[in-house]
Amino acid sequence: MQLSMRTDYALRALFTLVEHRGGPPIPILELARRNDVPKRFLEHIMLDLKEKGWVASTAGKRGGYQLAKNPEKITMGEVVRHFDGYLAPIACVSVTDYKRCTQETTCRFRRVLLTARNLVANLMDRTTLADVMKSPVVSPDELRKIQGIDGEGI
Amino acid sequence: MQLSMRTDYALRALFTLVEHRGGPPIPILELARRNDVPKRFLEHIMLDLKEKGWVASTAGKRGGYQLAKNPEKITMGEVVRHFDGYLAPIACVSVTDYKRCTQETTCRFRRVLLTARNLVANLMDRTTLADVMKSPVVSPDELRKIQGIDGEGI
DNA sequence: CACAATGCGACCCATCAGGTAGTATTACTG
DNA sequence: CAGTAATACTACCTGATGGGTCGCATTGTG
Repeated sequence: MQLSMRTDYALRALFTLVEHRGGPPIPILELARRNDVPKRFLEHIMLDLKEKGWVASTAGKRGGYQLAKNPEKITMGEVVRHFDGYLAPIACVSVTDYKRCTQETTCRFRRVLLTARNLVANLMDRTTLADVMKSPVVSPDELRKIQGIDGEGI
Repeated sequence: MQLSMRTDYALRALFTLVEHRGGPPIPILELARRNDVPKRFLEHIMLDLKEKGWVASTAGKRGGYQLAKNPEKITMGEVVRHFDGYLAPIACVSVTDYKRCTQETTCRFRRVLLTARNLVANLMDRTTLADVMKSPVVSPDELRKIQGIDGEGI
């Protein structure tokens, strides 16, 4: 489930729009600057988000982008799937974009990958943009703690 | 955590070796045929596995590959990390191969990605090749069931 | 009309996964 | 000791894809 830059950038922009919901349209240039995304590249991504109905654009002076859908109605899973295809670690255990594999009848590790897929999918499909918006930012040393835990015993 | 083909192939070969542990060496050709992997490509992968100390090779006639380490001492996490770098969906929440991101102080969705990383990492780091070997193969309609569940409510 | 924004197709470029080839080396076997 | 079946190793090829840029058309506002 490695996120592509596209997905990363899309999420950055989306959350900026979620944050400024109700306000005036935000131009791409602003979105790009704020989120450290190449403007030209972001154009394509925004277009994509628009087609999906997640954002709306207004052209011309004072134009820009706005969120077009209730952030409680957009899940992380949907966004990631739209850009990256699926959440599963391998296509043969994907539910939404399943692809058959020749080894299925004998493959041993397919089960653990399926489990991984389920863990991630359940999380991502339950989590809406609104949920994410409410959750606190990861603190600088939070990772260090995990590093410690992971090191021992697990 | 999209698995690369390399990792997939490596796992296929590894589990064949786990299965035939204690027996005579299995030549690459055999490993390739059995697991539907291009032989020439598998060579590279086996070499890599050997460097890692997971398998041992014997050259010459009647040669081939054997598992070189107790399958209870090799985790899925190790294997995947070796080939794909990290288990996290994004480098800024990777524990083993962390890379800084400019947006960390403000990024909203970093937390949910960290959660996903933890779910997957905990699973993969606890699961050894021996564990996987013991688990039953995924049945044909198991996925369909999940499809049903995922469709409703989640 | 000028200006400020998006829309959009075309294109570029580096990287990498996947795969191929050739030759050297090793070791068993008759 | 020759033959042969295997790995060892280095180098290379190729197509897809991801990331990113460009130019120009279009739309809307003051």
